[in-house]
Amino acid sequence: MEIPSKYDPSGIEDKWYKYWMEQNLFHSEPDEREPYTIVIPPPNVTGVLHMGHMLNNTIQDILIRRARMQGKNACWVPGTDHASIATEAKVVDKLRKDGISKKSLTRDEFLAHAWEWTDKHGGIILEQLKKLGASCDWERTCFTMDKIRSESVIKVFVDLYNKGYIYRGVRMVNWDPAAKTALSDEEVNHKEEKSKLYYVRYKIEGTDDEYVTVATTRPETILGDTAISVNPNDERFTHLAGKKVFVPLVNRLVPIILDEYVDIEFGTGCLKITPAHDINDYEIGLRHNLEVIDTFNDDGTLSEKAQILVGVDRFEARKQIIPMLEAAGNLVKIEDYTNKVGYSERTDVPIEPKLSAQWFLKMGDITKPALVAVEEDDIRFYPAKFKNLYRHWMENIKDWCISRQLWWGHRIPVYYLADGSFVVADCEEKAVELARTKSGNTTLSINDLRQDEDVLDTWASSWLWPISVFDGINYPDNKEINYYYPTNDLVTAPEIIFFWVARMIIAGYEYRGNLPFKNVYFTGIVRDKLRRKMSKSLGNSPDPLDLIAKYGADGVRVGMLFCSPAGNDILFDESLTEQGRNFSSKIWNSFRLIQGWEVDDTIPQPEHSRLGIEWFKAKLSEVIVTVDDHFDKYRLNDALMTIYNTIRDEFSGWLLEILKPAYQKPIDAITYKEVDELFDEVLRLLHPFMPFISEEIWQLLKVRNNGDSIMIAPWPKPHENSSDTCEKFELVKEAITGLRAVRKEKEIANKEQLRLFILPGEKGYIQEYDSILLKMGNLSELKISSNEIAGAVSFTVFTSTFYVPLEVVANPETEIAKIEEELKYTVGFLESVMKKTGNERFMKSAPAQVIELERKKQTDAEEKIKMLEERLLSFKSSLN
RNA sequence: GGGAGCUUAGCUCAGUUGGUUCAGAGCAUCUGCCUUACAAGCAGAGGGUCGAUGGUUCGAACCCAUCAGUUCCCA
Repeated sequence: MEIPSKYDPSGIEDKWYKYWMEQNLFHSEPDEREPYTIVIPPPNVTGVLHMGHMLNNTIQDILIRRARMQGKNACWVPGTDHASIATEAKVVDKLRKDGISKKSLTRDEFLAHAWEWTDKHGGIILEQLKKLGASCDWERTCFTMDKIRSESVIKVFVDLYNKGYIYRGVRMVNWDPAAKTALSDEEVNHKEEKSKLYYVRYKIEGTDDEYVTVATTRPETILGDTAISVNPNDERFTHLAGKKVFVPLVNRLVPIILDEYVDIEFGTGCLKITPAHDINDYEIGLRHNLEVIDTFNDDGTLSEKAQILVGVDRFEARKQIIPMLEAAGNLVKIEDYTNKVGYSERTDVPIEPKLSAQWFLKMGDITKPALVAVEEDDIRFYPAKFKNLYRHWMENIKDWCISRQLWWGHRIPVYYLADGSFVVADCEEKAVELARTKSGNTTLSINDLRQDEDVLDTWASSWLWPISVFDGINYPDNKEINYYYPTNDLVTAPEIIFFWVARMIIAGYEYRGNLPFKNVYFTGIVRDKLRRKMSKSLGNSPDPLDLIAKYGADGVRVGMLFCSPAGNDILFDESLTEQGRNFSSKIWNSFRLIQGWEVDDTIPQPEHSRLGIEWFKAKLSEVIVTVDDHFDKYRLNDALMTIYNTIRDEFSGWLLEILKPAYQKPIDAITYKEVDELFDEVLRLLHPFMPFISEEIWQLLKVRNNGDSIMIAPWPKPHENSSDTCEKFELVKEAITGLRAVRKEKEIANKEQLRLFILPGEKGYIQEYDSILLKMGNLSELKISSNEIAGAVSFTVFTSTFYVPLEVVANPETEIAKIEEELKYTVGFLESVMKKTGNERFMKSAPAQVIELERKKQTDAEEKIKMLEERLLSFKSSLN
């Protein structure tokens, strides 16, 4: 049959994915085998696949496919995350475009829209993962807001509350005025920006013309000032302590206080204190019992408390207040200034520090096992450098603000009574019951209770993910959780080491008394080749599906992995996927070659084929050991590179060339069978990386039964190995390379046969490989010689000399120059070795092994020098 | 300001407890080949005083110190 010379993945990839699904090969059920579990880091349900997902899921697929081939019961659980803030923002945005404002909707109406959106977009990303070849157990697909997961989250909230870990507190939070919700510190990005430093003077009470001047970047917050502070060590101002000043424009009288926090060097040395709108000011306020005046509304406009500019947005207020201050005679000067401003990761508006009532989870005792687990390598991080980061965070951990002022998410199960007290329960019935007990009023109904309006932080559901996907919160002793938990590997980005990884570990110990996963593989960030993060706004991110269409999923997978050592950012470039596609073609052509051979079972196996196969088996054993080692260390790119070189160079470049029968000649049956099996084995090694092409060729190699798949074929194990074979063969390769160099130098076509004479060195020449030399060198004659061959071109391998007599006599002078150069190098080398062996202190302190090695180097070099000198002599004598 | 990391070929990176033939790979570059599987290929080649300086050691890319550049985290 005619097989095209270029491999075309389209069609083939869909065909095999469909086949795997039909054969139910991705599905896992608990059984007696060892489990191997990965839970997917759930992508945003309304998101679309980007390059980061591609990398992350390719890695998970590689790990899970190898485990499956190793005979483990591999289970990769897919799912999505509801992503409160991001999704709600999208829904609000969409509604706005439809002319509907969120304010005009009830909670239930809004949620109906949100679910509609989710149903429409949810799952798109999972469908895209199928294109990549992801071997997820789709029957297990979970969503953080489905019934089981929601119940788990609520149950955990109630449990933690009852354990005393959850409390309600007023805290300075990072307020996002656009999303109107609190954000965690981790959701705030600090950006440096050019701004102004405004110098504003406050008149001192009881004086006519005495002022203190402060420097501020936020003059609009003056309206909330409740003190001026100076450093107690600042002699310029200490005399002012206890006096009072008038806050400009609103003329509120506030005290001058002394506090060490004030930086004497910065600005004027006087600091205005606005406890409601700055975290440091808030703490100073606590120390000095200052009044707190919140001058902002939730949407970032000025509130009634500000007295002036009420209803004006904070940035507009800043503009407007300057001329007012100037008119009032309070503005001293304005300077340019660069400072860092926090922005919301989700809505990209500047964060407003704001006092607000929130729910918190105490991060004290509950975190302790999680710190120990990583410290003592019960959970291993790859790369290990992230342990430092983790430790630092865990040791300085702050209470977790788990409430969000949103509707899309898990509503906090707190029910308030009319008197403001509350009960916590996982359902309304229980809430009523508790409320009746609490109030002593047995007639209370759900209508007398008001549920908290807020929802929980999304991470408060995803931290349970490795447990909740197996329903291990609701049913802690069920068969699935007992079998699949702890999971094996987590593959994620270092950016969410605190958001997610640390919290999953905490939850794992709290709810299972055990770690959630054994290994965490941190991927890098996918950047473009200029090191810029891939983003929509830059437009530098290719569409993964376009890439797959162009290069095949296999090509994209290896392309991404070629350049992604664990934890390092990957600098993506299409040339990488091109390399991946080219590799597909290479493999395909190896298949074409073998497939094209006609088998004749009457001919015996040639010696060179026997030797070639013997060598490749030994080589493959080494490769398998190396690849397994790379996998054990999570060095997937090294594993891939090893396989890539093995297929391209050793298998296609050497083995197939050795076995290849002469043009239009048949191949013997033994060799054919052996190479088929070796190809099969190589494909199995490749399968986790390139699932589609490996399956396609594997299925074509021989007749398979329905239901067979390389997916479930055994992962290769090393053969009986002789490293000696590999070493010897490297010398054969060197000899062949030497012959090629002679051909090139003398411009002799490959077709033209050469004669070869070999003068074995003292270590001897390995004659058993002559047949390979004959074939690969295209030799007409190969003879062992006991003396120099005058006038022949020569080269050296190890200590043997190879002579190629040519019709045109070699130029003795060039030959002499070549030998002299080699001699010079070897003599120099010997000298460096002698320097070591001649050094008494070296001989005394170096380990015996090293000394022995040096001795061996010395004798080898001496032998080589002797041989080169003899050759030189014979050439020189031929000149005369 | 505090902390952590990084600096090895043009690019991206390996380099295991210091010790094999003057440091390796992939890509890129250059040279030669349309050789009957593959030009999306094959055969070769060039390219690095391992950021700088000093120290420890018989021996340093690797250990120590200082400095420079750079990235990230925290404030």
